[in-house]
Amino acid sequence: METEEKSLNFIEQIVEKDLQEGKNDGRIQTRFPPEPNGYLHIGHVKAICMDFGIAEKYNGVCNLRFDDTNPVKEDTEYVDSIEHDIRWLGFHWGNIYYASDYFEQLYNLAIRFIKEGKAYVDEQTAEQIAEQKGTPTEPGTASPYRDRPIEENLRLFQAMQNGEIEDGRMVLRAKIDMANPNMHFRDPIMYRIITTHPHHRTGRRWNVYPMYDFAHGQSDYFEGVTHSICTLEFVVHRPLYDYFIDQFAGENFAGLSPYGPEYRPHQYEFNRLNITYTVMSKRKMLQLVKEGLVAGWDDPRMPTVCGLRRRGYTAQAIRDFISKIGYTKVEGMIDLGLLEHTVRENLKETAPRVCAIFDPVKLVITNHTGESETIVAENIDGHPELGTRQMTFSRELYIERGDFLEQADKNFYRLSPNGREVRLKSAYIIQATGCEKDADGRITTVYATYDPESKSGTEGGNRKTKATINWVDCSTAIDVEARLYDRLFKVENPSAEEGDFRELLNPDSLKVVTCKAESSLREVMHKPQVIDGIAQCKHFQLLKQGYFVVDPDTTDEHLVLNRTASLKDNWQK
RNA sequence: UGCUCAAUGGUGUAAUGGUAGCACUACAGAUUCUGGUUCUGUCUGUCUGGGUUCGAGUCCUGGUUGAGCAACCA
Repeated sequence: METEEKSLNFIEQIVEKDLQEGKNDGRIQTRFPPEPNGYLHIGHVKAICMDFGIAEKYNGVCNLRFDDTNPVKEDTEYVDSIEHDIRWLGFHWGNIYYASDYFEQLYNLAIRFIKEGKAYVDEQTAEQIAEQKGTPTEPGTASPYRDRPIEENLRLFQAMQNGEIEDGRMVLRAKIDMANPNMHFRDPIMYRIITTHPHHRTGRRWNVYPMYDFAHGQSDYFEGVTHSICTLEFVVHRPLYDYFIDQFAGENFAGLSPYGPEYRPHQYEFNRLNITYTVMSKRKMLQLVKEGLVAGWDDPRMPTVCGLRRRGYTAQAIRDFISKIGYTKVEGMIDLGLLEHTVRENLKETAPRVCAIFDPVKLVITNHTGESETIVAENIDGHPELGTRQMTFSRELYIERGDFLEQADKNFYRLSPNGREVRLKSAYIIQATGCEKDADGRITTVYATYDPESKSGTEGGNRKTKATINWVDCSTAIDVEARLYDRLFKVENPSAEEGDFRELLNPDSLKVVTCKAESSLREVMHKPQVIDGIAQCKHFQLLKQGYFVVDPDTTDEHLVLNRTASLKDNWQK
């Protein structure tokens, strides 16, 4: 297979240049560093595809590292789901690391900073510290504790770790520059005291925890990361990332990494993913879940990996989508339509076609004997290698109410008592002869005659009809619950809107209907196949309706399908 | 009124000083046992002023617009 010619994104260009220049001995190492405080969403997938993709493409390694420096928010529940989602997406990490693996090294490093006069213990309140920070346009002012003697800093920091100091009473701050135009250089906090929550891995071992800025770059360095790739909001952190590493890397303290004095990790930033009609903020997602506005993290309307999976998105479709949108430094907004297009493109190759009637009306074939017949239909037309299924054909069928019009105009070429021939999918050609209505004028039964010589696949069935309609046999049809999903929000960019984002939710984002489906669907009403610990989703196309996936709520008696995406509809009424 | 980053059709993304291309969307037509798919075609773009150059989307410079930055979050 020829691979499609694709230009390199700007990160790949940097990597190739580094490789050519022999940086880091030609070693490529990345990491995916989630905080285990929530479920992965499609924005994370963009980062995952970058981090794992670079390593794969350039014979490097990508490690999974949990950035677990804040026990208040983190939990093993999230660790497990993150690992599962990454495997489901089809990526493989080298090692699993935790920032908490480095708490000892980080603590010693902090002590080194104190001894070198580069850090001090501040006893002010959070409010005081914030106030002294200044604003982007005004320089900050120094803390009264900034010039505390080294010995005192040392003693207090140890007291913090020993549990002798109350939470919030003291922090360890880097002594850098209170007037720096980059706010992150105004004596950033390195350590804070957290005793209220045990850490999900280290338990009560630590009473002080490093902040992101004092943990992330160092962790990269300890592991030997060469390209530390993250999103654009960390651009302003990069000088601090470099500053902290500068303090100990190189000749003097090379022992902290397994690599030589030349080794340096570098941070690069790309644009994060935004998609129309959704939110990508973990905070907002958590709120939707907590307040029951969606059914959970895996609600099929959520942009989480588990939500998309339950919605019927395949890992391949999600990865294709990410590959289509690319990586730049421009913050934009991706059309939700592109995601839907990608999943249709993916599913159309493999999803077996099945008939289901959503708004059924009875069709009686008046010249049919009533003796039922088994029809064999291909799962995907023109692809016999993808299997066949059996349908029952008989005198009484359900068809879609919208497929019959008593008085049709010239644009309507489905069933109408106007002499026009219409094909029943995979079966016979029929002509409508009339209909029956109830007192309200609502059609209750459509009558038609069929041509017994016109069966699909036979010579008599070769003649053209303008329309083909779907049907299921009344006596063997099964009831199926179909959950029809639509965009979660009714506005394109909920985050740009003033006020409460919850008021922007689309009230029609979920409709539940019962439809009549052909009996072959009964086969999927059992537990899904599990491969490598990952349950396999079963995808279908309900003809003319869209792509659907079997929902885990399905039982032996009750089949539930989620609509992944509708089919495109170019027929405007 | 600080620092940082960015600006190419409606959207996303290429072009790395040499013909502005691709995908999605939209619209037309052809094909079709899904009004789906497929195929073909059409519309629409380099934020702006100046400069360098034989030649600028690309380099320099001024402006404009947008985004990020003032958590004991990551």
